[in-house]
Amino acid sequence: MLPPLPGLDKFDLAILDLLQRDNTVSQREIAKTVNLSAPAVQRRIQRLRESGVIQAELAILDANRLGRPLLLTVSVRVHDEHPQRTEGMRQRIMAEPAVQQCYMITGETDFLLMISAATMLDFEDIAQRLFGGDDNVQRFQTSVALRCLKTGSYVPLA
Amino acid sequence: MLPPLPGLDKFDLAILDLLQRDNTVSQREIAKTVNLSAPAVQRRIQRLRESGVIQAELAILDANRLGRPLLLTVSVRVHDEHPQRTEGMRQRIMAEPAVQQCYMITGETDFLLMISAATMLDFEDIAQRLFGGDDNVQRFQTSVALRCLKTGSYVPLA
DNA sequence: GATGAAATAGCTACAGA
DNA sequence: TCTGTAGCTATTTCATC
Repeated sequence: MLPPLPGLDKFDLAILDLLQRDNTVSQREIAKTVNLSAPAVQRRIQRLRESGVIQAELAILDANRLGRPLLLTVSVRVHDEHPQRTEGMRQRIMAEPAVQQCYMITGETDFLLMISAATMLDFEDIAQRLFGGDDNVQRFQTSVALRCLKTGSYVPLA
Repeated sequence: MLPPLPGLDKFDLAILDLLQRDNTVSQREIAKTVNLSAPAVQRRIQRLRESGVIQAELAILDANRLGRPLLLTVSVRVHDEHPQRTEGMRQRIMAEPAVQQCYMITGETDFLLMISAATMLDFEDIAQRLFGGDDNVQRFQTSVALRCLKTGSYVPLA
């Protein structure tokens, strides 16, 4: 049913599923859970890091508690979505720390961004920096995230 | 300029900024970087965990390498967005592992979802489970994420 | 918050399958 | 090539100041 996963066996998947939920668990505990020795787990984790299957290991913070209670979604429509014409905007997006996520998408709009902001004034500043002087931007529509029902980037591995 | 952050000083912010980039750095290294002793760092991290400022500590995986190369954005418009009428959908969304993110938003549509899928057939299955028999769903519009320029949930702390 | 001791985790070397 | 055992190193953790 699923495409084959080159080089990953059930042990790797079990380890990954644990780590993407909580990476503070010790290698010994992982070892007990997946029925391997601690060094075996350690070698597999190292391999998964080097091969890039594990992209990052980090802490998720509560923006509300850090003075950034606003989360906004911005849909951007450009005149010309060719790489050369969007290069500048892509670079500004990459360089802007308040942009948490950005996807190029199909459909009505070309870019979808999730932006963290302290206030609406703060947001207008950010939007101005990102899209202000760019004549390739046709329009952008902002929505406020009233509530976050789910967050993260969990990948189902079952 | 920024609202005050109750109970968080510059040391906490420095520690948090390190951890939200990479939580594999040792407390000793953090201590050296922020000019504290390792136990001081340890106590602060523990406090930040208990207070919920640190929401999670986990590994981010590459979905492409795990048989889930598709990421889709779904905008859902409901007839009635009152809690009682959306309760069922919210529960199905929470229970569906393929839904990575879900926000209730203002504007044209009411819900915005990011969904991870192995194939488009897989996605149709998921969408059917989420919205299939729900007569409160007016319409939902799916876009394919052609490219992910930025991911994560980094919170600017400067 | 710092210091130092005890407990724990992570890592390496080696032998066997 | 992979695993497991053993032992070492480094880190985390806790008590005390």
